[in-house]
Amino acid sequence: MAEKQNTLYVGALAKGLLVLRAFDKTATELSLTELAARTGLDKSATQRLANTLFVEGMLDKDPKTKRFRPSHAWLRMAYTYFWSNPLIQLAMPRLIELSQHLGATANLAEISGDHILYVSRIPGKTSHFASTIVGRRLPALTTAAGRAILSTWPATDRAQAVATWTVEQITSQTTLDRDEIGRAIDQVADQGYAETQGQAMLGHTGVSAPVVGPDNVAFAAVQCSFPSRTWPAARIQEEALPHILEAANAIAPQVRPGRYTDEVGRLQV
Amino acid sequence: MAEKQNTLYVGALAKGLLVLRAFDKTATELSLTELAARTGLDKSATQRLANTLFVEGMLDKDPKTKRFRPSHAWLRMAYTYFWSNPLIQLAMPRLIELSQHLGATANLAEISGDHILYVSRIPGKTSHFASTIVGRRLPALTTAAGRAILSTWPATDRAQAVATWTVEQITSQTTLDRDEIGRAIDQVADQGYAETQGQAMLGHTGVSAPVVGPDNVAFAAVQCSFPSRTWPAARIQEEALPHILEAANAIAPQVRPGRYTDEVGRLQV
DNA sequence: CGTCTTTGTATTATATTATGATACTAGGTA
DNA sequence: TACCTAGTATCATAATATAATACAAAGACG
Repeated sequence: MAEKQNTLYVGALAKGLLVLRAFDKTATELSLTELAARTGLDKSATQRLANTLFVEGMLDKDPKTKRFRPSHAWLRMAYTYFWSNPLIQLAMPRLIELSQHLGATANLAEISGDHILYVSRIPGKTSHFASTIVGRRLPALTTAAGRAILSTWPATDRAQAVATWTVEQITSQTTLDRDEIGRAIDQVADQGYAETQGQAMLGHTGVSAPVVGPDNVAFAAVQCSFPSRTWPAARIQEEALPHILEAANAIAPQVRPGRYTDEVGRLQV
Repeated sequence: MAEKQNTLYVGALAKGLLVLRAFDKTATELSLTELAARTGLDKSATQRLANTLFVEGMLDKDPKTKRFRPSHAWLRMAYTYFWSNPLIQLAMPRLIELSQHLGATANLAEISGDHILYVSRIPGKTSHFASTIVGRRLPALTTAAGRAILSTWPATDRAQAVATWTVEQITSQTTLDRDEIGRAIDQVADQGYAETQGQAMLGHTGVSAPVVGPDNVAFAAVQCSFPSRTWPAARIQEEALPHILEAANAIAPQVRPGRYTDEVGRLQV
């Protein structure tokens, strides 16, 4: 951030974003001093930036504790994002159908750097909070959706992803072995869908099919998550898989070329 | 914005936010010149700010058309917001239950200035895109949820809201008459729930119950929307209402005091 | 097919504006 | 009550945003 000495780069704005990004899942309410510590900015700068964000409605401030927290504006941005992404609109009815039919969470995931991002989630009967909220990011290599997407990429891109992209222990069963991941993706390419066991959530099977563009390359995937206890492999195979594949295939032909085929790789949030 | 000559106010940051806010539902992809026109900033400023937002990952830029659009970071902010709002976590299982049971969209709405904001939405069988996405804002006075919330407020606050808050023609059936709205809210206070016909969506009945805090004042409401054709008043009364009231009442006792009871009235997005 | 217009990109001297050290104030704790 | 911590306010200084302008590239048009 500080390195960008470009005159086309407004440092004050970047620092403001730094303050916004100081908040995360585990730090949802921050005092001025905490904010300063997390951003690395001094007290004065933090004070000025946080105050500006407060005045502009990007942060709420508890009148008693003086602590800051994300404001409704953060949700408002998601609203605009949803309208900006045509794929979500295309996918929504299919996801609702899927969720209703299977009783499981139906997700649309997009590739975002070397992670996947849930951009749309329809909860099923047993879903709980964490699996209903959009915006979650997971390393692509350790998720069914990520592997489904990667399986459609040219061999060289795929190889590079497998060799260099983030792997991270999410659960005790998360596979970190890149060779094994590579073989798994090869298999996905053959069979047309990805299936993972407890990679992102213990006791759950993830099933995902890529949503391919006109060039047969995917940047998104339909994904469902099933409790392994009530959904043994055979049942998934018979009852769920056809519908997931159908949903992904139903969306695919409507994907315009160009819009997703050139994602900008850049600093990740 | 420009008026704030305070030294605790960072103009460059505020202008950056102005650029972000230039995007909305109907303008999801903007060129540099459009951005300049919408923000009122000159070409140079817009260039610098947009470029900074791009470098920091807040905006994507189409390499061909050079047009900017919201990035995945916009969704990421929603993710953090969800974790920051304990009410959403409390409400989620109830909303899922409601939605599954009734087959209708189940929403949690919060008051946000003189609007309500959908902070959580679980789609039902027939839901379509627009009613599945969070972050939508509607004038509180013209929605069942807004009226349900207002009905719990002290008489003076209520009267002032009815007299001064925004009313806006959303559908052809939207009521703009403040006296009529006032009477409707009085009725809501008596019966404990709000019911509206086609106020926000033609052919749909909205039903909402307030989620009250320890002081019996509400800042949020559970709301469901029913197609009037298949859900005549009597059916809603018998089959839906009890569950909606139950859901709202189930959430209420868990609402901590203080957290919602002092919303900061400030510039709205 | 070449000209014209529009839109995006890059540069620079200038003065506006962010900076951060410091002093002040209030709330909580011992 | 005295002390400490954390938030708030002020101000001289220098850093940095500014906006005018020039350049480049891409479409539009005859």
